Amino acid sequence: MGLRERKKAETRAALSWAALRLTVERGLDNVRVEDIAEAAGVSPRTFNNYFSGKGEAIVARHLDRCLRVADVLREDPEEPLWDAITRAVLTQFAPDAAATAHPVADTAQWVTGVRMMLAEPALRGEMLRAGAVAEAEIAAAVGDRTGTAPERDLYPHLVASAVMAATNTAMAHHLRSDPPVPLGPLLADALAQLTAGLPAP
Amino acid sequence: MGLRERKKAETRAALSWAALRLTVERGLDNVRVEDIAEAAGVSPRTFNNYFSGKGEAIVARHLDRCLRVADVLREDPEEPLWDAITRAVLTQFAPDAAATAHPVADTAQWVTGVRMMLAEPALRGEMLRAGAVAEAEIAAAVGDRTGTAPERDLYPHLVASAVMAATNTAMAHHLRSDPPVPLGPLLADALAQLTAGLPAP
DNA sequence: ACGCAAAGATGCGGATTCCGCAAGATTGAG
DNA sequence: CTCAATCTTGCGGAATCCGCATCTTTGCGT
Repeated sequence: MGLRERKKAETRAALSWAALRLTVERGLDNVRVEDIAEAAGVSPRTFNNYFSGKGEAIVARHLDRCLRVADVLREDPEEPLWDAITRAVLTQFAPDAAATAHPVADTAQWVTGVRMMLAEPALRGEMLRAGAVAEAEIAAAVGDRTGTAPERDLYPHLVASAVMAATNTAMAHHLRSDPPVPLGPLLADALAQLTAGLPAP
Repeated sequence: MGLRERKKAETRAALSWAALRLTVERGLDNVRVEDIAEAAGVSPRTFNNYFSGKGEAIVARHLDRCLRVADVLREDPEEPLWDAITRAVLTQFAPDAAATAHPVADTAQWVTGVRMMLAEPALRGEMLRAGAVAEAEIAAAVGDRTGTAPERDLYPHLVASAVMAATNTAMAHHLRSDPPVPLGPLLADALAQLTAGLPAP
């Protein structure tokens, strides 16, 4: 990767991280595009060369994680489908390696801010939209594994959307819970129930 | 219901229908709030008293249908959970009673327009957000039936999000297919596979 | 090492959207 | 019949998003 692409990736990362941090700190309505651009060290106009709006910038990291799930699903075609799915999801969402790169001073305050952020309807929509984009990739990967065609068969899309639904539900429960329930077991539990057919308890 | 509430409901319906029709006909970017308001016979400012934006108006009917699924789920607590769910979803989405109220001249062109509309990322997000709003209601209804608490248990949210995922997937497949596959069987199939645990084919 | 073509960053201006506020009109209850 | 609550509307401002023109930076061939 040349200097050009690296700088572009850095700018994108700086913008999305700044957007996320400022939104968690102040709330969506108290962050202007101008603020995000300033925090990332670029002009406001440049922000719109990378993202169409605040929302897209904020969920960019979530989108990346979801897309990497599809990548992991393409790695070992021999592994049973749901084993691979569980492994892929846990890898991307459980330890949250991304958070390690941006340590947060006050964890409690951060969690509160994230809750506020996801209470915003616009952000929820943006988040789900990102999941839908990734869903197409996941469906393609599932199609490759199972010999089904996403254009013709319902199965791969159904699996992909169910996986994203389970992931979203587990994350929502993680954020709702107090004291917080670890995300990893929640994700594993949700996917296990899904493969068991969601029988009435 | 008094005159006041009826007129309000009528204005809301007129606005959402106008928003949907104009968007399907011209594409999202070629419809301004002003146009929608004019088609509904109110001032542009009034539009914003009902909806926060074009997207919310357009998906208002979808949201209503999803919310009615939750209502149906509260009707007969004796029926097995998944039977009730399947019945509720098919009732609201299969025959599309809402479309009967607004007959479309050129069906083929309408379908094309709807495809274009849902290709718009912003609309996809809005649609999913509406589904998420309804999800809370559905989760509550499932919680009542199964004796689980949405605040404490993963199960009701998991079922609700899985149902919405299956519904969305079936609708997407219906719109993708050519010649069109009837929506009813697709919905039934998707929900059946979900209860079967999505085994690899 | 040099210079050129491609790609990105920036500033400006316009169109649009969304919301708060205040005034006028309509409805429903007493 | 009267009045308070509610709804509608116009105005104005803040913010967003995008096209266009210009300037700077990067990558590559010579």
